[in-house]
Amino acid sequence: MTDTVRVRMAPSPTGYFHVGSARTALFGWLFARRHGGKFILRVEDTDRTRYVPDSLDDILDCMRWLGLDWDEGPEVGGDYGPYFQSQRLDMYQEYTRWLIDSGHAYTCYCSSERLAQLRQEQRRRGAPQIGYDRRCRYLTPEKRAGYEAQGVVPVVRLKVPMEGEVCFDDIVYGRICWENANIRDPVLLKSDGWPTYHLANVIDDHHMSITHIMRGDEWLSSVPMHVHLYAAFGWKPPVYAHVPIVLNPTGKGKMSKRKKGGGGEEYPVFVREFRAAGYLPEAMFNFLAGLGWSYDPEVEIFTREQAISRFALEDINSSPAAFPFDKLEWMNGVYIRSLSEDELCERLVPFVAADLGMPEEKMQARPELRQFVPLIQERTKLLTDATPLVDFAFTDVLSYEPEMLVGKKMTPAESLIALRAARAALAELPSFDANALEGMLRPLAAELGLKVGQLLGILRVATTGKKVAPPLFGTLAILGRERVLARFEAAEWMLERLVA
RNA sequence: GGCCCAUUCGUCUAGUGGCCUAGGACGUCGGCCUCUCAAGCCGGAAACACGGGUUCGAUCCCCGUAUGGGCCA
Repeated sequence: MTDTVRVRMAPSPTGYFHVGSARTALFGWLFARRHGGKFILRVEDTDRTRYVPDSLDDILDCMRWLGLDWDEGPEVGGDYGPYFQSQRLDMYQEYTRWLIDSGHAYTCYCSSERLAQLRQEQRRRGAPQIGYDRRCRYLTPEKRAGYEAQGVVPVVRLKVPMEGEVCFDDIVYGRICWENANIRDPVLLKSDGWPTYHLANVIDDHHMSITHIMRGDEWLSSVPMHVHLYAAFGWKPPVYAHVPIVLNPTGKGKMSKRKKGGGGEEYPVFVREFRAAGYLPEAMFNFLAGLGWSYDPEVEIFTREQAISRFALEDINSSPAAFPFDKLEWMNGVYIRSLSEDELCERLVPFVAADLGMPEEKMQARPELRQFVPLIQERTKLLTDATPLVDFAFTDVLSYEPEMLVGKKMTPAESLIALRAARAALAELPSFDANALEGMLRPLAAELGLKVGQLLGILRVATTGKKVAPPLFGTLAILGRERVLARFEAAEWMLERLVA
Protein backbone atom coordinates (compact mmCIF):
# COMPACT_ATOMS: atom_id res chain seq x y z
CA MET A 1 0.00 0.00 0.00
CA THR A 2 1.44 3.28 -1.01
CA ASP A 3 0.05 5.77 1.44
CA THR A 4 0.92 9.22 0.26
CA VAL A 5 3.00 10.96 2.81
CA ARG A 6 1.08 13.75 4.49
CA VAL A 7 3.02 15.95 6.86
CA ARG A 8 1.55 18.77 8.78
CA MET A 9 2.93 21.84 10.34
CA ALA A 10 0.65 23.15 13.05
CA PRO A 11 1.51 26.65 14.14
CA SER A 12 -0.32 28.54 16.85
CA PRO A 13 -0.95 32.19 16.13
CA THR A 14 0.41 33.13 19.52
CA GLY A 15 3.59 34.84 18.46
CA TYR A 16 5.95 35.53 15.61
CA PHE A 17 7.53 32.67 13.71
CA HIS A 18 10.38 31.31 15.79
CA VAL A 19 13.54 30.08 14.12
CA GLY A 20 13.24 26.75 15.95
CA SER A 21 9.75 26.25 14.55
CA ALA A 22 11.12 27.19 11.18
CA ARG A 23 13.66 24.43 11.35
CA THR A 24 11.07 21.88 12.36
CA ALA A 25 8.82 23.07 9.54
CA LEU A 26 11.75 22.84 7.17
CA PHE A 27 12.45 19.24 8.11
CA GLY A 28 8.79 18.41 7.60
CA TRP A 29 8.80 20.15 4.26
CA LEU A 30 11.96 18.35 3.15
CA PHE A 31 10.45 15.04 4.14
CA ALA A 32 7.21 15.70 2.28
CA ARG A 33 9.04 16.83 -0.83
CA ARG A 34 11.46 13.92 -0.68
CA HIS A 35 8.57 11.49 -0.80
CA GLY A 36 6.37 13.39 -3.19
CA GLY A 37 3.87 13.89 -0.39
CA LYS A 38 1.78 16.76 0.83
CA PHE A 39 2.85 19.47 3.21
CA ILE A 40 -0.08 20.82 5.16
CA LEU A 41 -0.52 23.88 7.29
CA ARG A 42 -3.08 23.71 10.04
CA VAL A 43 -3.63 26.65 12.33
CA GLU A 44 -4.06 25.67 15.94
CA ASP A 45 -5.91 28.71 17.13
CA THR A 46 -7.69 27.28 20.13
CA ASP A 47 -5.77 29.16 22.76
CA ARG A 48 -7.76 32.33 22.76
CA THR A 49 -5.97 33.90 25.68
CA ARG A 50 -2.62 33.93 23.93
CA TYR A 51 -3.82 34.94 20.49
CA VAL A 52 -1.65 37.55 18.77
CA PRO A 53 -3.46 39.18 15.84
CA ASP A 54 -0.67 39.64 13.32
CA SER A 55 1.23 36.48 14.15
CA LEU A 56 -0.44 34.30 11.55
CA ASP A 57 0.45 36.74 8.80
CA ASP A 58 4.00 36.72 10.07
CA ILE A 59 4.15 32.94 10.07
CA LEU A 60 2.78 32.61 6.55
CA ASP A 61 4.95 35.41 5.30
CA CYS A 62 8.12 33.92 6.75
CA MET A 63 7.27 30.46 5.47
CA ARG A 64 7.01 31.92 2.00
CA TRP A 65 10.20 33.85 2.50
CA LEU A 66 12.02 30.61 3.30
CA GLY A 67 10.45 28.95 0.30
CA LEU A 68 8.44 26.48 2.35
CA ASP A 69 5.29 26.22 0.31
CA TRP A 70 2.28 24.29 1.53
CA ASP A 71 -0.15 22.19 -0.46
CA GLU A 72 -3.12 22.58 1.84
CA GLY A 73 -3.98 25.16 4.44
CA PRO A 74 -4.72 28.85 4.76
CA GLU A 75 -4.97 30.70 1.45
CA VAL A 76 -4.75 27.53 -0.64
CA GLY A 77 -7.55 25.44 0.84
CA GLY A 78 -7.68 21.69 0.31
CA ASP A 79 -9.96 18.70 0.68
CA TYR A 80 -9.45 18.23 4.39
CA GLY A 81 -10.51 21.62 5.68
CA PRO A 82 -11.27 23.70 7.47
CA TYR A 83 -7.63 24.30 8.33
CA PHE A 84 -8.34 26.45 11.33
CA GLN A 85 -9.14 24.60 14.52
CA SER A 86 -11.45 27.34 15.65
CA GLN A 87 -13.71 26.28 12.79
CA ARG A 88 -13.76 22.67 13.87
CA LEU A 89 -15.21 23.03 17.35
CA ASP A 90 -18.32 20.96 16.62
CA MET A 91 -16.16 18.04 15.76
CA TYR A 92 -14.19 18.18 19.01
CA GLN A 93 -17.34 18.35 21.07
CA GLU A 94 -18.94 15.54 19.18
CA TYR A 95 -15.99 13.24 19.69
CA THR A 96 -15.74 14.19 23.32
CA ARG A 97 -19.31 13.13 23.82
CA TRP A 98 -18.54 9.84 22.20
CA LEU A 99 -15.54 9.36 24.45
CA ILE A 100 -17.69 9.94 27.53
CA ASP A 101 -20.47 7.69 26.33
CA SER A 102 -18.08 4.91 25.54
CA GLY A 103 -16.44 5.19 28.93
CA HIS A 104 -13.09 6.54 27.82
CA ALA A 105 -13.50 9.94 29.36
CA TYR A 106 -15.31 11.57 32.23
CA THR A 107 -16.48 14.97 33.31
CA CYS A 108 -14.53 16.64 36.05
CA TYR A 109 -15.98 19.29 38.32
CA CYS A 110 -12.90 20.21 40.27
CA SER A 111 -12.32 23.92 40.45
CA SER A 112 -9.01 25.42 39.52
CA GLU A 113 -8.73 26.51 43.13
CA ARG A 114 -8.90 22.96 44.35
CA LEU A 115 -6.37 21.92 41.75
CA ALA A 116 -3.98 24.62 42.81
CA GLN A 117 -4.43 23.70 46.44
CA LEU A 118 -3.87 20.07 45.61
CA ARG A 119 -0.62 20.81 43.86
CA GLN A 120 0.56 23.00 46.64
CA GLU A 121 -0.05 20.31 49.17
CA GLN A 122 1.63 17.69 47.03
CA ARG A 123 4.64 19.92 46.76
CA ARG A 124 4.76 20.55 50.45
CA ARG A 125 4.54 16.88 51.21
CA GLY A 126 7.23 16.22 48.67
CA ALA A 127 4.92 13.86 46.87
CA PRO A 128 6.61 11.84 44.13
CA GLN A 129 3.97 12.87 41.67
CA ILE A 130 2.33 16.19 41.23
CA GLY A 131 -0.91 16.63 39.41
CA TYR A 132 -4.56 15.76 39.28
CA ASP A 133 -5.65 13.02 41.67
CA ARG A 134 -8.47 11.63 39.48
CA ARG A 135 -11.05 12.37 42.12
CA CYS A 136 -13.88 12.92 39.64
CA ARG A 137 -13.10 9.69 37.88
CA TYR A 138 -14.87 7.91 40.72
CA LEU A 139 -17.79 10.24 41.28
CA THR A 140 -21.16 8.53 41.83
CA PRO A 141 -23.94 9.43 39.42
CA GLU A 142 -25.69 11.19 42.29
CA LYS A 143 -22.72 13.40 43.07
CA ARG A 144 -22.30 14.14 39.41
CA ALA A 145 -25.96 15.13 39.12
CA GLY A 146 -25.49 17.29 42.19
CA TYR A 147 -22.71 19.29 40.58
CA GLU A 148 -24.73 19.63 37.41
CA ALA A 149 -27.69 20.89 39.41
CA GLN A 150 -25.44 23.50 40.97
CA GLY A 151 -24.55 24.63 37.50
CA VAL A 152 -20.87 23.67 37.72
CA VAL A 153 -19.53 23.50 34.19
CA PRO A 154 -17.14 20.57 33.96
CA VAL A 155 -14.04 19.89 31.95
CA VAL A 156 -13.63 16.52 30.31
CA ARG A 157 -10.70 14.28 31.13
CA LEU A 158 -9.33 11.17 29.52
CA LYS A 159 -9.30 7.96 31.53
CA VAL A 160 -5.71 6.86 31.34
CA PRO A 161 -5.06 3.20 32.18
CA MET A 162 -3.56 2.91 35.64
CA GLU A 163 -1.36 -0.07 35.09
CA GLY A 164 1.09 -1.24 32.47
CA GLU A 165 3.08 0.97 30.20
CA VAL A 166 2.78 2.81 26.91
CA CYS A 167 5.45 2.66 24.28
CA PHE A 168 5.92 4.13 20.88
CA ASP A 169 8.67 4.21 18.30
CA ASP A 170 9.99 7.61 17.43
CA ILE A 171 11.97 7.82 14.24
CA VAL A 172 14.53 10.12 15.75
CA TYR A 173 14.68 8.86 19.32
CA GLY A 174 13.82 5.23 18.95
CA ARG A 175 11.52 3.37 21.31
CA ILE A 176 10.34 5.25 24.36
CA CYS A 177 8.15 3.92 27.16
CA TRP A 178 6.27 5.35 30.12
CA GLU A 179 4.63 3.77 33.13
CA ASN A 180 0.94 4.49 32.87
CA ALA A 181 0.89 5.13 36.59
CA ASN A 182 2.98 8.21 35.96
CA ILE A 183 0.54 9.75 33.56
CA ARG A 184 -2.19 12.06 34.83
CA ASP A 185 -5.65 12.16 33.32
CA PRO A 186 -5.33 15.03 30.88
CA VAL A 187 -8.05 17.56 30.18
CA LEU A 188 -9.53 17.08 26.72
CA LEU A 189 -12.21 19.69 26.63
CA LYS A 190 -12.09 22.86 28.68
CA SER A 191 -15.08 24.18 30.54
CA ASP A 192 -15.65 26.80 27.89
CA GLY A 193 -16.16 24.02 25.36
CA TRP A 194 -12.84 24.54 23.60
CA PRO A 195 -10.49 21.60 23.11
CA THR A 196 -7.00 21.29 24.52
CA TYR A 197 -4.02 20.72 22.29
CA HIS A 198 -4.13 16.99 22.94
CA LEU A 199 -7.69 16.47 21.77
CA ALA A 200 -7.74 18.79 18.79
CA ASN A 201 -4.42 17.55 17.62
CA VAL A 202 -5.34 13.90 17.61
CA ILE A 203 -8.73 14.39 16.01
CA ASP A 204 -7.38 16.64 13.29
CA ASP A 205 -4.36 14.55 12.48
CA HIS A 206 -6.59 11.55 12.07
CA HIS A 207 -9.18 13.32 9.96
CA MET A 208 -6.59 14.98 7.81
CA SER A 209 -4.95 11.61 7.21
CA ILE A 210 -1.65 12.82 8.54
CA THR A 211 0.92 10.06 8.17
CA HIS A 212 3.91 11.66 9.86
CA ILE A 213 4.13 14.07 12.73
CA MET A 214 7.20 16.17 13.00
CA ARG A 215 7.34 18.50 15.94
CA GLY A 216 9.69 19.84 18.57
CA ASP A 217 10.78 17.45 21.25
CA GLU A 218 9.11 19.57 23.89
CA TRP A 219 6.05 17.52 22.90
CA LEU A 220 7.72 14.23 23.64
CA SER A 221 6.20 14.02 27.08
CA SER A 222 2.68 14.37 25.76
CA VAL A 223 2.98 11.45 23.40
CA PRO A 224 1.64 8.87 25.88
CA MET A 225 -1.59 10.82 26.23
CA HIS A 226 -1.91 10.98 22.50
CA VAL A 227 -1.25 7.28 22.16
CA HIS A 228 -3.99 6.57 24.68
CA LEU A 229 -6.32 8.87 22.84
CA TYR A 230 -5.73 7.13 19.55
CA ALA A 231 -6.36 3.85 21.30
CA ALA A 232 -9.60 5.14 22.81
CA PHE A 233 -10.82 6.20 19.40
CA GLY A 234 -9.61 3.00 17.84
CA TRP A 235 -7.47 4.91 15.37
CA LYS A 236 -4.04 4.12 14.07
CA PRO A 237 -1.52 6.66 15.30
CA PRO A 238 0.74 8.35 12.78
CA VAL A 239 4.48 8.00 12.72
CA TYR A 240 6.24 10.34 15.10
CA ALA A 241 9.52 12.10 14.57
CA HIS A 242 10.43 14.50 17.31
CA VAL A 243 13.03 17.05 16.47
CA PRO A 244 15.47 18.12 19.18
CA ILE A 245 15.11 21.71 20.22
CA VAL A 246 17.50 24.46 19.28
CA LEU A 247 19.54 25.74 22.18
CA ASN A 248 20.68 29.31 22.54
CA PRO A 249 24.23 30.13 21.43
CA THR A 250 25.68 29.34 24.83
CA GLY A 251 24.14 25.88 24.71
CA LYS A 252 22.36 26.53 27.99
CA GLY A 253 18.64 26.68 27.75
CA LYS A 254 16.47 26.76 24.70
CA MET A 255 16.64 29.47 22.18
CA SER A 256 13.92 31.58 23.61
CA LYS A 257 12.96 35.12 23.09
CA ARG A 258 14.44 37.98 24.97
CA LYS A 259 17.57 36.30 26.13
CA LYS A 260 21.01 37.73 25.86
CA GLY A 261 23.83 36.18 23.92
CA GLY A 262 27.31 35.46 25.17
CA GLY A 263 28.50 39.01 24.68
CA GLY A 264 25.46 40.37 26.43
CA GLU A 265 23.90 41.25 23.12
CA GLU A 266 20.41 40.37 22.14
CA TYR A 267 20.26 37.90 19.30
CA PRO A 268 17.47 37.30 16.84
CA VAL A 269 15.08 34.43 17.52
CA PHE A 270 12.22 35.22 15.17
CA VAL A 271 12.55 34.60 11.46
CA ARG A 272 11.44 38.15 10.77
CA GLU A 273 14.36 39.37 12.87
CA PHE A 274 16.84 37.39 10.81
CA ARG A 275 15.25 38.79 7.71
CA ALA A 276 15.53 42.33 8.99
CA ALA A 277 19.12 41.72 10.02
CA GLY A 278 20.03 41.09 6.38
CA TYR A 279 20.14 37.33 6.15
CA LEU A 280 19.28 35.76 2.80
CA PRO A 281 16.46 33.21 2.74
CA GLU A 282 18.55 30.74 0.78
CA ALA A 283 21.34 30.98 3.34
CA MET A 284 18.85 30.60 6.15
CA PHE A 285 17.40 27.53 4.51
CA ASN A 286 20.79 25.92 3.98
CA PHE A 287 21.89 26.72 7.49
CA LEU A 288 18.75 25.48 9.20
CA ALA A 289 18.84 22.27 7.18
CA GLY A 290 22.35 21.66 8.47
CA LEU A 291 21.41 22.12 12.10
CA GLY A 292 20.76 18.63 13.35
CA TRP A 293 21.01 17.07 9.94
CA SER A 294 23.91 16.61 7.58
CA TYR A 295 23.67 16.64 3.83
CA ASP A 296 27.17 15.30 3.33
CA PRO A 297 30.06 15.07 5.77
CA GLU A 298 32.29 17.08 3.45
CA VAL A 299 29.79 19.55 2.07
CA GLU A 300 28.36 22.57 3.86
CA ILE A 301 26.78 24.47 1.00
CA PHE A 302 23.95 22.76 -0.81
CA THR A 303 20.79 23.68 -2.65
CA ARG A 304 17.29 22.88 -1.56
CA GLU A 305 17.01 20.33 -4.35
CA GLN A 306 20.10 18.58 -3.11
CA ALA A 307 18.71 18.58 0.41
CA ILE A 308 15.44 17.09 -0.80
CA SER A 309 17.27 14.35 -2.65
CA ARG A 310 19.00 13.06 0.45
CA PHE A 311 16.76 13.95 3.35
CA ALA A 312 15.82 11.18 5.76
CA LEU A 313 14.20 11.48 9.17
CA GLU A 314 16.40 8.69 10.48
CA ASP A 315 19.42 10.91 9.99
CA ILE A 316 18.23 13.71 12.24
CA ASN A 317 20.59 14.07 15.14
CA SER A 318 18.85 13.32 18.41
CA SER A 319 20.86 15.68 20.56
CA PRO A 320 19.96 19.33 20.88
CA ALA A 321 22.15 21.86 19.10
CA ALA A 322 23.35 25.28 20.13
CA PHE A 323 22.70 27.92 17.54
CA PRO A 324 26.03 28.75 15.85
CA PHE A 325 25.63 32.35 14.76
CA ASP A 326 29.18 32.64 13.45
CA LYS A 327 28.56 29.87 11.02
CA LEU A 328 25.32 31.41 9.84
CA GLU A 329 27.08 34.70 9.16
CA TRP A 330 29.80 32.99 7.23
CA MET A 331 27.25 31.07 5.21
CA ASN A 332 25.29 34.22 4.46
CA GLY A 333 28.50 35.76 3.13
CA VAL A 334 29.00 32.76 0.89
CA TYR A 335 25.52 33.20 -0.53
CA ILE A 336 25.91 36.93 -0.98
CA ARG A 337 29.10 36.36 -2.93
CA SER A 338 27.36 33.83 -5.13
CA LEU A 339 24.67 36.28 -6.19
CA SER A 340 24.90 38.06 -9.50
CA GLU A 341 25.69 41.74 -9.17
CA ASP A 342 22.27 42.79 -10.40
CA GLU A 343 20.58 40.41 -8.02
CA LEU A 344 22.60 41.60 -5.07
CA CYS A 345 21.89 45.20 -5.94
CA GLU A 346 18.18 44.52 -6.02
CA ARG A 347 18.27 42.95 -2.59
CA LEU A 348 20.38 45.74 -1.23
CA VAL A 349 18.13 48.58 -2.33
CA PRO A 350 15.49 48.29 0.41
CA PHE A 351 18.09 48.06 3.13
CA VAL A 352 20.30 50.91 2.00
CA ALA A 353 17.36 53.13 1.13
CA ALA A 354 15.82 52.60 4.55
CA ASP A 355 19.12 53.24 6.31
CA LEU A 356 19.62 56.43 4.38
CA GLY A 357 16.05 57.57 4.82
CA MET A 358 15.55 57.61 1.09
CA PRO A 359 12.61 56.28 -0.93
CA GLU A 360 13.50 53.07 -2.76
CA GLU A 361 12.63 54.54 -6.15
CA LYS A 362 14.99 57.40 -5.59
CA MET A 363 17.73 55.02 -4.54
CA GLN A 364 17.14 52.96 -7.66
CA ALA A 365 17.23 55.97 -9.92
CA ARG A 366 20.78 56.72 -8.82
CA PRO A 367 23.61 54.77 -10.45
CA GLU A 368 25.95 54.61 -7.46
CA LEU A 369 24.71 51.60 -5.53
CA ARG A 370 24.78 49.37 -8.57
CA GLN A 371 28.24 50.63 -9.42
CA PHE A 372 29.49 49.90 -5.93
CA VAL A 373 28.18 46.34 -5.86
CA PRO A 374 31.29 44.74 -7.40
CA LEU A 375 33.40 46.64 -4.91
CA ILE A 376 31.40 45.70 -1.83
CA GLN A 377 30.11 42.25 -2.65
CA GLU A 378 32.91 40.38 -0.94
CA ARG A 379 32.79 42.82 1.95
CA THR A 380 29.22 42.15 3.00
CA LYS A 381 28.13 39.26 5.13
CA LEU A 382 24.73 40.72 5.83
CA LEU A 383 22.65 42.94 3.62
CA THR A 384 22.79 45.46 6.43
CA ASP A 385 26.56 45.69 6.05
CA ALA A 386 26.28 47.66 2.81
CA THR A 387 25.12 51.04 4.04
CA PRO A 388 28.27 52.06 5.87
CA LEU A 389 30.26 51.02 2.80
CA VAL A 390 28.42 53.32 0.41
CA ASP A 391 26.67 56.00 2.41
CA PHE A 392 29.33 58.64 1.64
CA ALA A 393 28.29 58.52 -2.01
CA PHE A 394 24.86 59.81 -1.15
CA THR A 395 25.85 62.92 0.73
CA ASP A 396 27.70 66.07 -0.26
CA VAL A 397 28.97 66.97 3.13
CA LEU A 398 31.35 64.59 4.85
CA SER A 399 31.83 64.86 8.54
CA TYR A 400 35.00 63.50 10.08
CA GLU A 401 37.84 64.49 12.35
CA PRO A 402 40.54 66.49 10.51
CA GLU A 403 43.21 64.41 12.23
CA MET A 404 42.08 61.44 10.19
CA LEU A 405 43.54 63.16 7.13
CA VAL A 406 47.05 62.88 8.47
CA GLY A 407 48.85 60.02 6.76
CA LYS A 408 50.52 57.20 8.57
CA LYS A 409 53.84 58.35 10.07
CA MET A 410 53.34 61.76 8.48
CA THR A 411 52.83 65.30 9.68
CA PRO A 412 49.79 67.37 8.77
CA ALA A 413 51.95 69.53 6.55
CA GLU A 414 53.30 66.56 4.63
CA SER A 415 49.80 65.20 4.24
CA LEU A 416 48.62 68.52 2.88
CA ILE A 417 51.36 68.55 0.27
CA ALA A 418 50.39 65.06 -0.83
CA LEU A 419 46.72 65.93 -1.00
CA ARG A 420 47.38 69.04 -3.10
CA ALA A 421 49.59 67.12 -5.46
CA ALA A 422 46.93 64.48 -5.89
CA ARG A 423 44.24 67.03 -6.55
CA ALA A 424 46.31 68.78 -9.16
CA ALA A 425 47.07 65.51 -10.88
CA LEU A 426 43.48 64.32 -10.81
CA ALA A 427 42.28 67.59 -12.27
CA GLU A 428 44.53 67.00 -15.27
CA LEU A 429 43.87 63.30 -15.76
CA PRO A 430 42.35 62.77 -19.23
CA SER A 431 40.21 59.80 -18.28
CA PHE A 432 38.70 59.32 -14.84
CA ASP A 433 38.33 55.56 -14.73
CA ALA A 434 39.75 53.18 -12.17
CA ASN A 435 42.64 52.00 -14.33
CA ALA A 436 43.72 55.48 -15.28
CA LEU A 437 43.49 56.60 -11.67
CA GLU A 438 45.62 53.71 -10.51
CA GLY A 439 48.15 54.30 -13.28
CA MET A 440 48.54 57.85 -12.12
CA LEU A 441 48.28 57.58 -8.33
CA ARG A 442 50.82 54.81 -7.77
CA PRO A 443 53.69 56.65 -9.49
CA LEU A 444 52.61 59.82 -7.75
CA ALA A 445 53.15 58.20 -4.37
CA ALA A 446 56.66 57.28 -5.42
CA GLU A 447 57.35 60.78 -6.65
CA LEU A 448 56.25 62.16 -3.32
CA GLY A 449 58.48 59.67 -1.53
CA LEU A 450 55.48 58.02 0.06
CA LYS A 451 54.31 54.48 0.29
CA VAL A 452 51.21 53.76 -1.74
CA GLY A 453 49.32 53.05 1.45
CA GLN A 454 50.23 56.40 2.92
CA LEU A 455 48.98 58.38 -0.03
CA LEU A 456 45.85 56.36 -0.57
CA GLY A 457 45.04 56.48 3.11
CA ILE A 458 44.88 60.23 2.99
CA LEU A 459 42.84 60.23 -0.18
CA ARG A 460 40.49 57.61 1.24
CA VAL A 461 39.58 59.80 4.15
CA ALA A 462 39.26 62.85 1.94
CA THR A 463 36.94 60.93 -0.36
CA THR A 464 34.85 58.94 2.05
CA GLY A 465 35.43 60.42 5.49
CA LYS A 466 36.38 56.92 6.66
CA LYS A 467 39.47 54.88 7.37
CA VAL A 468 37.76 51.76 6.09
CA ALA A 469 36.02 51.89 2.74
CA PRO A 470 35.75 50.07 -0.58
CA PRO A 471 38.83 50.02 -2.86
CA LEU A 472 39.81 53.58 -3.63
CA PHE A 473 40.37 53.66 -7.36
CA GLY A 474 36.95 52.29 -8.10
CA THR A 475 35.39 54.57 -5.53
CA LEU A 476 36.95 57.66 -7.10
CA ALA A 477 35.74 56.62 -10.52
CA ILE A 478 32.18 56.13 -9.29
CA LEU A 479 32.04 59.50 -7.58
CA GLY A 480 33.45 61.22 -10.65
CA ARG A 481 35.97 63.95 -11.04
CA GLU A 482 33.80 66.81 -9.97
CA ARG A 483 32.73 65.41 -6.65
CA VAL A 484 36.18 64.08 -5.87
CA LEU A 485 37.87 67.38 -6.50
CA ALA A 486 35.35 69.17 -4.32
CA ARG A 487 35.96 66.71 -1.49
CA PHE A 488 39.71 67.06 -1.82
CA GLU A 489 39.35 70.79 -1.69
CA ALA A 490 37.30 70.57 1.48
CA ALA A 491 39.90 68.25 2.97
CA GLU A 492 42.70 70.62 2.11
CA TRP A 493 40.88 73.34 3.87
CA MET A 494 40.63 71.21 6.99
CA LEU A 495 44.28 70.26 6.82
CA GLU A 496 45.34 73.85 6.37
CA ARG A 497 43.64 74.77 9.59
CA LEU A 498 45.36 71.88 11.30
CA VAL A 499 48.73 73.02 10.05
CA ALA A 500 48.16 76.61 11.10
C1' G B 1 11.03 17.17 42.94
C1' G B 2 8.94 13.44 39.22
C1' C B 3 9.06 11.66 34.15
C1' C B 4 11.63 11.73 29.48
C1' C B 5 15.82 12.85 26.33
C1' A B 6 20.83 13.80 25.23
C1' U B 7 26.47 13.67 25.89
C1' U B 8 32.53 13.36 19.47
C1' C B 9 37.32 19.63 18.83
C1' G B 10 34.95 26.38 21.75
C1' U B 11 30.48 25.55 18.19
C1' C B 12 27.72 22.79 14.03
C1' U B 13 28.65 17.95 12.55
C1' A B 14 30.77 12.78 10.06
C1' G B 15 31.26 8.25 12.30
C1' U B 16 26.65 2.88 13.57
C1' G B 17 32.57 -3.06 16.55
C1' G B 18 38.34 -3.40 13.53
C1' C B 19 38.94 1.38 7.46
C1' C B 20 39.92 6.25 13.56
C1' U B 21 47.34 7.75 14.16
C1' A B 22 38.74 10.11 14.97
C1' G B 23 37.05 13.27 8.94
C1' G B 24 34.67 18.14 7.36
C1' A B 25 32.92 23.15 8.50
C1' C B 26 32.60 27.78 11.45
C1' G B 27 35.51 30.27 14.84
C1' U B 28 40.53 30.79 16.54
C1' C B 29 46.07 31.12 15.85
C1' G B 30 50.33 31.70 12.25
C1' G B 31 51.83 32.86 7.21
C1' C B 32 51.01 34.56 2.04
C1' C B 33 48.44 38.25 -0.94
C1' U B 34 47.30 43.48 -0.25
C1' C B 35 45.66 50.94 -0.91
C1' U B 36 42.17 50.26 4.30
C1' C B 37 38.64 46.47 5.26
C1' A B 38 37.30 42.14 3.24
C1' A B 39 37.69 37.97 0.07
C1' G B 40 41.17 34.21 -1.36
C1' C B 41 45.26 30.69 -0.56
C1' C B 42 48.60 27.74 2.73
C1' G B 43 49.53 25.81 7.53
C1' G B 44 48.70 24.91 13.05
C1' A B 45 46.23 24.00 17.75
C1' A B 46 41.73 21.73 19.13
C1' A B 47 37.11 16.32 20.79
C1' C B 48 35.10 10.46 21.58
C1' A B 49 32.18 13.29 29.83
C1' C B 50 33.69 9.53 33.72
C1' G B 51 33.56 4.43 35.80
C1' G B 52 32.29 -0.49 35.13
C1' G B 53 31.05 -4.44 31.98
C1' U B 54 30.17 -7.38 26.91
C1' U B 55 33.89 -8.65 23.09
C1' C B 56 39.84 -11.13 20.34
C1' G B 57 38.79 -5.78 19.78
C1' A B 58 35.00 -0.51 21.61
C1' U B 59 33.60 6.53 19.80
C1' C B 60 30.15 2.89 18.20
C1' C B 61 26.52 -2.42 22.48
C1' C B 62 24.80 -2.79 28.04
C1' C B 63 24.75 -0.76 33.21
C1' G B 64 25.85 3.06 36.57
C1' U B 65 27.69 8.17 37.75
C1' A B 66 28.16 13.11 36.30
C1' U B 67 26.68 17.08 33.40
C1' G B 68 23.24 19.46 30.19
C1' G B 69 18.34 19.90 28.23
C1' G B 70 12.93 19.33 27.84
C1' C B 71 8.10 18.58 29.97
C1' C B 72 5.03 18.69 34.30
C1' A B 73 3.54 23.15 38.37
